[in-house]
Amino acid sequence: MDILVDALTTVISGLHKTIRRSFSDSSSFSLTELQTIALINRNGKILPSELATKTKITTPSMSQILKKMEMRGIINRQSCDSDKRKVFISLSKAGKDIVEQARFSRNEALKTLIDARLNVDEIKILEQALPILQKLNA
Amino acid sequence: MDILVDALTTVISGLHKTIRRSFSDSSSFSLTELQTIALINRNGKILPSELATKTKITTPSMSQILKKMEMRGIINRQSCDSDKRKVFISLSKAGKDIVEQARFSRNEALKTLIDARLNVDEIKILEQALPILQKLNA
DNA sequence: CTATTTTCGTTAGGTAAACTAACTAGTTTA
DNA sequence: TAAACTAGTTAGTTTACCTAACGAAAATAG
Repeated sequence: MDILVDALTTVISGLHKTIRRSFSDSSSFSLTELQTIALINRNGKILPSELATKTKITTPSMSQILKKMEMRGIINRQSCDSDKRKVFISLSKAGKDIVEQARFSRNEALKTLIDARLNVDEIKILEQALPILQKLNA
Repeated sequence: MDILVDALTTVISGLHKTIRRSFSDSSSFSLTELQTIALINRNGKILPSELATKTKITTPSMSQILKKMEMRGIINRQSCDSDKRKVFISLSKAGKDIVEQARFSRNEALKTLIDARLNVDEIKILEQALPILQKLNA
């Protein structure tokens, strides 16, 4: 069990470095930023605090990300009528374009690694393990 | 396949944040630093360049980490006789103490998560997936 | 054998992605 | 209706890396 935890930690740390590097090389968005865009897209509209929780960063950090995205014209803000403190975030046209484009360009690094190093059976095991990892990450 | 890659990316990113946070709260060493200590411990003596490769950072970054560790009295340097450019890194007494102590304190966060959220079967699947993830991370 | 290139490690300086502390404004509770 | 809480933001800081440039040692080429 300790061995599992240690090895999992190493693997997560290493893969994270690989993925982060390939993102900053190719995409002008960080991993968290692309996840934010994906979450907004999936939800239609969503609050900054929810985005922060789901991406596991603080609200001030999310605030910065949204500020940058607003300046780039990727998102729209719409303040809530029933509670004026709340701000609904949604994607602009430009933001939706990024989602479409990201569908192809996103995460080539990991995809290439999987293609190059894993066989069909191994990918199957990975698919089985995925919901378990998601449970840990929830 | 794209879904697998995307979901895996999200999971790795999220778990990485969780793990990193719990490390910086409890340990005064970063994840990479603790991995470095573990690698030195496992190898007895090892070169900075090897440590950089295995932790997936650049040699200058590793140089900084080793400098900090030397100042803290955690490692010893011993220059190689047959090749004077090389420097063997090994753990001092204080470094070995950290390894012992880390064996218990290390990564409580992930261990707790696994205990709380996964059953025996799920842990088994995770154990099967581990060598595959290691293959990706190699 | 000398001159060039390569390798190992380091230093200096810079940057991205996060953080904390402190604030404003709106909402709920006592 | 005053106090406490919540949502979001701003300002400033920290962390964990990076690149560029370098010195010293070793390997290779002419």
